[in-house]
Amino acid sequence: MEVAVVEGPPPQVMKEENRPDAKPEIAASMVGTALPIVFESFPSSTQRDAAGKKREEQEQRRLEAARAEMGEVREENERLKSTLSRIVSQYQSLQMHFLDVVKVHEQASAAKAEKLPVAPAPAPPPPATTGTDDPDDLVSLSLGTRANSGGGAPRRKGHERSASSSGTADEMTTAGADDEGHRLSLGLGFGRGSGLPASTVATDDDKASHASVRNLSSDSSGSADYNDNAKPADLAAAGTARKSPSAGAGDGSADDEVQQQAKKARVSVRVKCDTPTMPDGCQWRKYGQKISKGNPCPRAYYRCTVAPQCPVRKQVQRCAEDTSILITTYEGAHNHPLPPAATAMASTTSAAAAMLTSGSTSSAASASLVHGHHHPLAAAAAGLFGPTTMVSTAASCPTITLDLTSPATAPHTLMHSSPYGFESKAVPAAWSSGYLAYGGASAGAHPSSYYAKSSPALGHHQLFGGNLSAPSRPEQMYAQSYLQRASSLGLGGGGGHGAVAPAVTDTLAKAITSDPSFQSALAAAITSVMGRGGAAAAHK
DNA sequence: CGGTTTTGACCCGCGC
DNA sequence: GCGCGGGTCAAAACCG
Repeated sequence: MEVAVVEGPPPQVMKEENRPDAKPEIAASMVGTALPIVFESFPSSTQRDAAGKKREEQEQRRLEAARAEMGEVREENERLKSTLSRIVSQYQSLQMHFLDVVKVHEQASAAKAEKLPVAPAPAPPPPATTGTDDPDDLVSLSLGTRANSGGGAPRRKGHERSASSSGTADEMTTAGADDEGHRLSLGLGFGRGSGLPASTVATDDDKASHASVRNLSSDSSGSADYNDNAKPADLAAAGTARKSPSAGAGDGSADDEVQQQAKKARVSVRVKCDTPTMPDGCQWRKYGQKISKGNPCPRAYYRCTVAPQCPVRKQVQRCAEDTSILITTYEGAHNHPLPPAATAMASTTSAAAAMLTSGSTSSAASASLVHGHHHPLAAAAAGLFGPTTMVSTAASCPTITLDLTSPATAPHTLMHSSPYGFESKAVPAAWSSGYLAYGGASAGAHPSSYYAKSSPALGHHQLFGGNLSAPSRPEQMYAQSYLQRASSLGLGGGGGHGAVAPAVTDTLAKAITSDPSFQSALAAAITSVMGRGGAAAAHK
């Protein structure tokens, strides 16, 4: 359906716009051409009379034909209008549905948050803990930029967090030498803080999806526990089921199972990035590092420090096969408002989560999996990631893999398997470049360094800064980016926004034309994200 | 001095 | 039951 929705409007609009103009032109041309002939080609009056009658008859016939044609055009216009209105209404209903779901979910989360804060650590996940029934969900998103370096160096010392003091600055954004490198501004928009729970996307579809989404968005058992307890020890005990099997065992194995499942929901982002970590607009504190098997590159563990008790954690590791690819895996849900830059990624993760949840565990999920899905974002996710993702049940975790690291010219190339053991395909680079803008989380510290770089292949990148000092800007840019793209797609009257490099437009066009679902999904995602952005802005 | 990073140790789940 | 590997802790070091 989405395909029809998105693909339909532009041509329909064109027709509607063109037809009215065409009609008068046709009629005028007929009349205009007919009259001269009448006077120029009839030498005698008698002949002229006879011929005149014929001409009149012919003219009458032509007029009738023209009228008939006009009638047909009108009918077609009406038909197109009705189609368009139907599409619009359908889309609006979907949007409303989505908003309702979001609202309900947020309310539930808020209510839960109010109850939980006081809960003691030892207590197993609260009865209402929604995240406990999450399956092992792993959504992987890959965002490509150009690979500047093959350096696998896990981190730089000290310098990289020089700008972290500037509020939302991410410690990973400011490596001195890396300032020259591209930066992706990604924000995990889970939870009420972001205004857009990834979970909400799919929560209404089915229980399975509900469960998986919940964990991603607002509360997993781990999240709840983390929220409840400020103490690290408690966090450790409550945050992960593994630590205190006995704690949850009181009520039975079911809870344990749920708990274990809950803690595994993740969103993984793969991106070509030469910085130690990917700037996503949040503040992170590193709390551990490990050399994982099968990958010489160490895996770093970060904890969100935007809020003292934020349960969100992320793992950062470079791909063993291509050290320029950074794999960032997010886990948990933010329990605080996110900076604008951090919300940027919300749509991506939401869509991915939606896709994951809607697609359950099918490995072929991709586009077909989500097509026809009820939820707009789910559909969006399907469309967006469909061609570029793989969902598999491998390792007991349904996984969605999206790879945006490939060049724009190769929209659908196969990807190697990731450290997580799931395969992925390449997504049109245009998407990565457009959906996720370049930007530095610590723009305040290094303003210039975050705005300059553009991919050779694409020529232009939108970016949204990550600093709190200019909250509105990233949002605006983000929205702008969408509008621009939308306009380039004929999806909206996006004129007047900054220039989008032709290369981007071309790439987008190619990507879209090559994959209709992509187009439809983009439209859905744009709308959802835009709405969300507004909501986020409202929060400010 | 406060916050962050580093890094070895510890805990736990899982497979054999 | 044991070993392996992943994830986390926490003290020390580091940095602005």
